[in-house]
Amino acid sequence: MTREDAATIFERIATLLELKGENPFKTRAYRSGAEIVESFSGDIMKLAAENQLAGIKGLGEALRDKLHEMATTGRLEFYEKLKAEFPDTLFELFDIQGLGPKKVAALYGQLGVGSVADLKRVCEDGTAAALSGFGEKTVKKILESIAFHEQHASEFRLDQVYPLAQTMLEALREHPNASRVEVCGSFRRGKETVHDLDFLVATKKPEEVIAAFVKLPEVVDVITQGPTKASVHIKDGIQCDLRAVSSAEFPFALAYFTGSKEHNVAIRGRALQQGLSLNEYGFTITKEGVEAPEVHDERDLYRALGLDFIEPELRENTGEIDAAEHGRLPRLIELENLRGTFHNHTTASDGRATLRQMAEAAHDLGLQYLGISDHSKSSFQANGLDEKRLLAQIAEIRELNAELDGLHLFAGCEVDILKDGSLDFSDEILSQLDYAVASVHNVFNLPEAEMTKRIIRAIENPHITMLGHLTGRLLLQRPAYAVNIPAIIEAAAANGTIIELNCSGWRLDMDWRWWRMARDKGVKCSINPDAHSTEGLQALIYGIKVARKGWLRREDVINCLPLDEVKKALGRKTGR
DNA sequence: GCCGTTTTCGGCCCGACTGTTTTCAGTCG
Repeated sequence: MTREDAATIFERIATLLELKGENPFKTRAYRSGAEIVESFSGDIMKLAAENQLAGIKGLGEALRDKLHEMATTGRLEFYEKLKAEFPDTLFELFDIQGLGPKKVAALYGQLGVGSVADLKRVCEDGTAAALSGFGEKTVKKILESIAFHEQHASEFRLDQVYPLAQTMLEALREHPNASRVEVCGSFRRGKETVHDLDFLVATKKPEEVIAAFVKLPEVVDVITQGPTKASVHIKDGIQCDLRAVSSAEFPFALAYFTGSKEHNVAIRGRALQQGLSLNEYGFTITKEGVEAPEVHDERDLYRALGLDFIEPELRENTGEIDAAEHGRLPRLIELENLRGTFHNHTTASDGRATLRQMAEAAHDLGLQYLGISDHSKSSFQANGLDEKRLLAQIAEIRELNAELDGLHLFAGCEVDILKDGSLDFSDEILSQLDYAVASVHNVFNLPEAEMTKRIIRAIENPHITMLGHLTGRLLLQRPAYAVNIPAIIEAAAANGTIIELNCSGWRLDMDWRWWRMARDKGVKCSINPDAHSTEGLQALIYGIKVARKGWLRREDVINCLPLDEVKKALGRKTGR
């Protein structure tokens, strides 16, 4: 059993105990136990198996014993019994906005609702509205949330599939009969969510590669397996397809299956004008006197159509073909261009790693600087810092900087934008920081005009260096709040306020569809992982994908600047 | 269930908002 499995079990125990109305502090103990297990530095399952867990704060005797049982037997009797009292599908209900343990308990206990399908039925036939504590509005909200989930059924966040895709890609590339392998589709285009993973392989022996593919350790079940194509499910029900083609077909198939559909349609139209018909296998001549171009890779394919190479992230038919024709494609940012990053949390608020651990992790990643920005006091749930604790942290950062070699820490904060657009800290406090990120963390349901005004007020504050996660969306979970994005971009441009590209896999906010506009207005971007642990820094990969998709170049992103220049950039607005 | 003792229980996470109530429970950040 892996630590992730054990953490999930603790988390689920907490949920089930909550449902049963157990002491809330007991459920909290399980929930915090899950966090500890997940973020422990060291092989916690090995220590658990050897009964070596004593002394870890938050893991008392009961949780240690349960971890020992899981580590040695691979299961937990206590959990199995608890779980058997409820249907497996009950956990789905907690994904619905507005449903917590009490409401789920009422639905299950009084109406036998054990799944989202049941929930939909009792909301539609009026029985749910009759329950005490439920009414017309609650039912309406639940149905809206169900519709949102249905709309995104079988979609997955980029960060959910990315590590799996990389592992499977590497495994396929090692196959002796696979000469070229890529993941195509929306994954390759860097979309924030994907439906499935489309692998493509160039091979002379397709059946052998396909046989190896369906036997990869990630594969849970095989849907179809033929001579040139196979489909499988991996964990969480993610579907993966593999198509095998010849080396000659590979560039055509790669372009075809990368899409987007709109991009392909435009490209095929362009080919036709030149007397060439294009499909996933190659060019066919449709006009006399035209010669078939020689194509070994995608670059050749675009060249044959009189175009510069179009990076996969740009293939959305939003102007990239015209730009490629006129040599006006941007040189896109790359991961290697990043020198540092801002917006990261520590144990001072709701992070799981200490200041020093975060600094060391950033240094290990090859970064030259790291911005710390813990929550402010209004984010009570996140253990937000008050003025006193913030000032203490600033001092701690200054001290640590004197000691650190090769990494510079910037003292910042993620200050809450309050309902009226005022900030959680005074200007006097904010002026003592190296930078400040301003974010909305509550009152999401303001009308668009009011929300826009609220955020613009924060943007106009001279001490606010950058704006955090602009729309508050949680991908596949919670829609963005109402906000006028062009107006925000205008205000950011007018005030010299940076906009964050929050690269947490849950957010990827501001969305890629707006970055080109922001860039053209002169707004700078900061690619920020919003890391709550040392591993959280890895999210920078997703930020780079989205930045590229937003047509951003290294010169548009402040954290590509070397240390002395980024210091100037942070101080530009205030003269810090 | 954990912690820290004034060693064997009592305290542990606040505040806004919503929708349901008719004074507040439940959810969320």
